[in-house]
Amino acid sequence: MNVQLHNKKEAIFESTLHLIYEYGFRGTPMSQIANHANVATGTIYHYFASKDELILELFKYCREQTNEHIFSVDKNLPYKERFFFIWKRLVAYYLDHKEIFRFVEQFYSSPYFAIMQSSKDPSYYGVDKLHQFFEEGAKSGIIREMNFPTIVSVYIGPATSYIKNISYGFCKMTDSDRDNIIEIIWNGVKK
Amino acid sequence: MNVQLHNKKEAIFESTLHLIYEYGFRGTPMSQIANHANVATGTIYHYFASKDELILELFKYCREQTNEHIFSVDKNLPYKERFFFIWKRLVAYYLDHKEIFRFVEQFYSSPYFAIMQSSKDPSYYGVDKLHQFFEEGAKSGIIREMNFPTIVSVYIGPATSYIKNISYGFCKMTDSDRDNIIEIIWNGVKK
Amino acid sequence: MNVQLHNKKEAIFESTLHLIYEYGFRGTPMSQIANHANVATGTIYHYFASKDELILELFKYCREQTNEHIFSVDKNLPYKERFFFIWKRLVAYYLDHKEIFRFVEQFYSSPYFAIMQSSKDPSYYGVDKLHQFFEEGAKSGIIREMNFPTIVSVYIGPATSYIKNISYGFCKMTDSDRDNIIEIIWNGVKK
Amino acid sequence: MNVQLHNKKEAIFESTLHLIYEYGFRGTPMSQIANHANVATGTIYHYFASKDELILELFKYCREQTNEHIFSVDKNLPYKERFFFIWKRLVAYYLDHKEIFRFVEQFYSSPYFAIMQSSKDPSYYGVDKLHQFFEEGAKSGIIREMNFPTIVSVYIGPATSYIKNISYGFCKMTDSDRDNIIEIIWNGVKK
DNA sequence: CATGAATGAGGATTCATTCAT
DNA sequence: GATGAATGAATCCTCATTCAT
Repeated sequence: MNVQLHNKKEAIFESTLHLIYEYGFRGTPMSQIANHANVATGTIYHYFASKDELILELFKYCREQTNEHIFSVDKNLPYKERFFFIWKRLVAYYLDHKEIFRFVEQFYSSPYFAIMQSSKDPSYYGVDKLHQFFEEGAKSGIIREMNFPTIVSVYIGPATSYIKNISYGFCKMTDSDRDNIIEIIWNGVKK
Repeated sequence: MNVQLHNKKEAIFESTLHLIYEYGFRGTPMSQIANHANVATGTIYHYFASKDELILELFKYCREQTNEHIFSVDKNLPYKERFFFIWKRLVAYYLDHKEIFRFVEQFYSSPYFAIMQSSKDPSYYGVDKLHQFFEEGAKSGIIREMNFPTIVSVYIGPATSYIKNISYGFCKMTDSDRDNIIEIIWNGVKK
Repeated sequence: MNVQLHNKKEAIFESTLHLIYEYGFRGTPMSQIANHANVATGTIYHYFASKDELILELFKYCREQTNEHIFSVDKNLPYKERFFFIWKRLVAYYLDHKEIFRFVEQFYSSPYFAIMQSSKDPSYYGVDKLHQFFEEGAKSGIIREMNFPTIVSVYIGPATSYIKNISYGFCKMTDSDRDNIIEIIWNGVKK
Repeated sequence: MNVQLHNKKEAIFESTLHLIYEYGFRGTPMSQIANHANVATGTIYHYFASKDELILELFKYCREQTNEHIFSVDKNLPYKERFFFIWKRLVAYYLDHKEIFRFVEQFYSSPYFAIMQSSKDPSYYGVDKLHQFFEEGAKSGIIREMNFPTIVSVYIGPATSYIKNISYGFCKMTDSDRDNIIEIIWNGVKK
């Protein structure tokens, strides 16, 4: 019974993700979400108080899914290799899950993000993980000393930018481009 | 009278920008745009055929405004200095015009972007300029040889990422952080 | 088990009464009634075929409760005393059971009343009692000869009007006001 | 143009009145109100912010209409005649405007009344008029000294009760019944 | 050119009711 | 009997767009 429940919520999540990918926030009414998830409109409201809450919870769901995947890295590897590994993993994950990427991007640049911030739910698991990871590198003298927003901008910024370039059709993903970018980043931040 | 016209169009643009900054795409009806611009609803439809067209034209307007500002650089300066100058200019411009930055971000991650792409209007003035600029650097052997999406990701990605960090309140803008980031980028791409 | 049944039905009645008092007909969904009565939504439908039936039966329940209380009067008392006694009893009862008063008022001024009338359920115990009571007074020459609607309007009208004044917060109940009103009525109808 | 406006608002009022009379608060959706008033749904929202506001304004409208009619009495008539005249006028008005009567009754016994009270709009023109009228009678020694809620209950209570009896079909209106009631009231309160 | 009242299709949400467990 | 998840028709309300003035 619990499985059933879980399934329905997830069906709604996947449906929302799919439709927002295709039609954007504005273009995905609850009725369509319900249709595509094979549930009745009212059923959505059994699981989520409102469309806003659905979106907010979906965002958390996406972040969890993403983080779970990204940080599964062998901690015994040398720092540099992990630096490359995590980054490639992120790129690969978003390219494999374009719906999640697009949704998260839309979320960040929408007023929803402000709503979420004001609701003080500091489940920034991924952020903490990244924080530790960069501190480790700085302390061991492998990468420069930088504050968090700086290194995040340099590490994540090119990744999302690259993915957008691909998903907008400006270029195809190639291993050599991808490898180039992370190498450039590494060159920039290594000591 | 032409001035009048121009003024009204711009008033509508500014109003739209302001409201979208505050309430997002979903939260800014035409009626509000009209109110805030001190014109009647119907008036908007003299200047724009539809809301979509308004948004699309506003996007072009923003890009023009931005590009005009960014690329006003003395071509006699050494390449490295221009590399730094343009980037800082971009960051400064978006921080001074948060409404434009937010709008453009929202636009890119919305279905509007697809509409624009399909309308084959290759007024990529800014993109062309950037293209030339990077080619110049590569040909003179100052920076690595990279294809356009690669270098764009590395050059622009951290900038937008940094601005987002600031505009979301994760950090304050400081000259040293900003300078750090562009230096890291330079280290990464220089030969 | 019969007690159990009775209890559950009554819990639903009381819950309905309470919620309608607070939020009105429009504002009390079945789900809330169920919540507040500590039963499942479906359970209500074991006892009542529909919301309409619940309301209709609740009305009967209220009328029974009320009449039972009002007419418990010593028949050996002089007529005038009974005339005063019953009236005061009515006022006291409604002031002690504001939820019932409010519900009955809402019921009368809603289309439910028409439904009830068309369902030809002449369980007008209270009405019959009143009828007899007034006929007795008229036949013994103590009060004027009046047809039933007339005397009912004069006897009941001021009572409900007074209770409304109190329940709307226009005045506090005082013994002297109450006694005044029934005395005025008596002056009006006595021979 | 002002007339047009006024007409449309009034058309909505009349439509609402009619439908609520027939189907009650619960049974009259905005769409029906629009249909019956020959306007689009959206038009209603041009004049009223919400259904609640429509109901609230309609109540004021009804009260104004009613008061305007009731108190048009020759002030030179003897007090007793005015006492009878106003009361009969009230009864006649409500019998001629059953829709208003029913609506007002529903309004009073619904949560709307509480909303209105909390909005502190003391436009109790009618109440003031009544107040003065009763004070005049008491001061001239024609009727007993009673506080306002008392005399209101005795004067208005039987009227609404009688009208309800008629409108529920319990009796037909007859001049003799009507005259009887106001005479009984007069007997009760005269000195 | 400018206005803003009017439109009505479309979207979020509610809630009486059902039914499998 | 009792449960409460699921349903989907019905409702309130929004908003892009039109058009008479």
